[in-house]
Amino acid sequence: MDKKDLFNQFVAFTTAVHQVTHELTQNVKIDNITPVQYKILEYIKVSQPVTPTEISDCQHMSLPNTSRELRKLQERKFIEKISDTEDRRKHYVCLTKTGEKIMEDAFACIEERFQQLIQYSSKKDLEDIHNALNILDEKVFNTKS
Amino acid sequence: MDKKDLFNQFVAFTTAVHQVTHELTQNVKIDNITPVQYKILEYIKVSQPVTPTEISDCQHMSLPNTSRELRKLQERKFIEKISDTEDRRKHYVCLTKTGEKIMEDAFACIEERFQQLIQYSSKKDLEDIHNALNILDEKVFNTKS
DNA sequence: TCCATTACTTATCATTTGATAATAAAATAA
DNA sequence: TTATTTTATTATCAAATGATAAGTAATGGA
Repeated sequence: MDKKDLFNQFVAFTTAVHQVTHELTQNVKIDNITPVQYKILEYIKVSQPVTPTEISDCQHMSLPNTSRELRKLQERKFIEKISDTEDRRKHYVCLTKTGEKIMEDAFACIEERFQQLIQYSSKKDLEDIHNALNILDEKVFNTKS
Repeated sequence: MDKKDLFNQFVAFTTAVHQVTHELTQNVKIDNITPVQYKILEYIKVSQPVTPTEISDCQHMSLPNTSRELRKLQERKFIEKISDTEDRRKHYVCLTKTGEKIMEDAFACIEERFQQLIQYSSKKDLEDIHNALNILDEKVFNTKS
């Protein structure tokens, strides 16, 4: 296994992943929500409660810009902020009922397309996919260094 | 293998892929180039020659906006356009010597970080990664429907 | 107590990106 | 030939995003 070849394969693979991700998410259409705002909601959905600082770090955006987008999302009642009782500088961000609803719809929409993608896969195929995901996750993509 | 579980695993996996992709590319710093322009150059690099229409389709941007960014890249002598001798409406976009140079540097930088990522992988690990990439590519990400 | 640090916010400005209308030139179909 | 379609461009405007300065409030250490 030549490491150079593996790199080329890796590049082609990540390109394909980005392509498929785009296809799966492209028909998720939340009214008047920007891509950055959607990304933030998605992150909150899977990681809540989170602080603005955590969002800022994970989404690679400055804290002031994060704060601005969170304010917009809060104004639209998609999220709410609760201050920490221990450290009152900290705020915990959560989805509201409305926010949960739209994100569940969004995920349902994505899952539907995903299920289409694997609709003709055999039981063995699904096992193979599962194992392959595990291997890559463990050996390449989740090496918390 | 529950398909719902597989979806959840898939979501976590694609998130990790995006995260790692970001880490690998973040220190590629080409002077005064915007993210969109970099994406275009990357696409040209691996697919040249390409037409503006193809770039427009693959990068999910309108033809006018594609044209604008290509003009900027051409002004900076990173790309050049050659019109088709058969169909003179068509233009083929290629990297110039300068363009090739900066993209080779960019890829070298990414590859260096990738090699760090797998530096402690055994021969068997590399084989496993290679096989896993193949399986996912074949069974999930390259189902040209 | 005083000072430095942390978490977050507000405000502002520049740049990037997206959307759309209008145009031109070449190819193709009627 | 004329009309239609395709490919690409230019121009313009709006919106999204990024960068930075300044400020507030709470915390924690000296």
